[in-house]
Amino acid sequence: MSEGVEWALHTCLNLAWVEEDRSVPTSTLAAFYELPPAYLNKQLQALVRAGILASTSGPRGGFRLARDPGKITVLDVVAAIEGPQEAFECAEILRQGPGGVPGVDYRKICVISQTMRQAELNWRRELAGRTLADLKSTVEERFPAVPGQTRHGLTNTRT
Amino acid sequence: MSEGVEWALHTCLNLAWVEEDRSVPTSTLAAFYELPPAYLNKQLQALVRAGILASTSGPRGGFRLARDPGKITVLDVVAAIEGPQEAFECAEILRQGPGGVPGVDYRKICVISQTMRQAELNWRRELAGRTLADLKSTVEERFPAVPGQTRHGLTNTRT
DNA sequence: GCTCTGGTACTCGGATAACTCGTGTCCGAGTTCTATAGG
DNA sequence: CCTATAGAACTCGGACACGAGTTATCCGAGTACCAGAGC
Repeated sequence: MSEGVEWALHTCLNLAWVEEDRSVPTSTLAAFYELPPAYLNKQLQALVRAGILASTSGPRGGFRLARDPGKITVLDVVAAIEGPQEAFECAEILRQGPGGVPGVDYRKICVISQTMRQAELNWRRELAGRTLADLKSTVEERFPAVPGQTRHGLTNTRT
Repeated sequence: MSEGVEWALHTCLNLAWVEEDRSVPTSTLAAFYELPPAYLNKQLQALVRAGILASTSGPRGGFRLARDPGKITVLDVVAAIEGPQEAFECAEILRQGPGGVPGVDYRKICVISQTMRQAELNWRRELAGRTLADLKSTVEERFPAVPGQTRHGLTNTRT
């Protein structure tokens, strides 16, 4: 899995702590974790295309969450970076086998495909059940200092 | 995820239907699904290194299951091909952040890492709960003709 | 007829290329702010 | 003093290189079988 997923998740969570109308530029977001700014920008573009973030050009521009943190799931962010296709892509090799029939959808018949699909479905279901708001409240409970530090680090117009 | 996983799973399941002492060469296994023989051989080597398959050189040689199908889980096969590392590899970018402390293991502290790890753990747990014997019996129940076809296709010394 | 031996054919195993995709970077399009000149 | 305007600075967005991992292939090492010669 791409490491951009980790960057995207942390960045979205950080954005959940700044004022809703305020945008944060890529340079600031990247400096927060010492990430390569241009590449992080590329990842954030994908989040914009997925409708998770909204972007603004020009001075005072940057990125902000496109909707309420409670309406953004972890799966949304992962799918935006990794793409919609599932990890185990069944190539239906059974079709080439002895009992292969052209008209059959082996993704639904094949027991192996079913097993892998079911496991991945549960994985997605778990990630779809966790929203940014959940992560936010959990962190605030365990590390009360983090929200203030984050907001300060992202809104301070820096050197 | 590598498509070699699909090949390995189908091949292992097929090997579960041939007599236990009989070995099947790569050429026969590859011809069964019209796969590239040399590349399939490479994947099977990984299964041998993982202790899932056993190999024999020379005439009448080939591959066979190294242990009982009930003792081989789907996760074993997946891990043998994909490697032991997990999909979401936490790079601990929090360490580079404002509140970063060198001695802390952020893989255990970070809420995002915990979430991703938990989801993936469930995924592994599900795959670890399915053995080749389970798949075998399910297929035999739904498609009674498959075992005979498979055994015949793999044990027939052909052109 | 039995046994030993050399050869042959067959199979795995690792070393070797081609290619796709993830990683990283750069410059242009668009927007806002500001300073200045004019009324 | 107020306003319009031209310039400049800042930011996103997509286009352009680089490298690692996957995909694919080939040839050598090792082994079992077989044929033939000797006893």
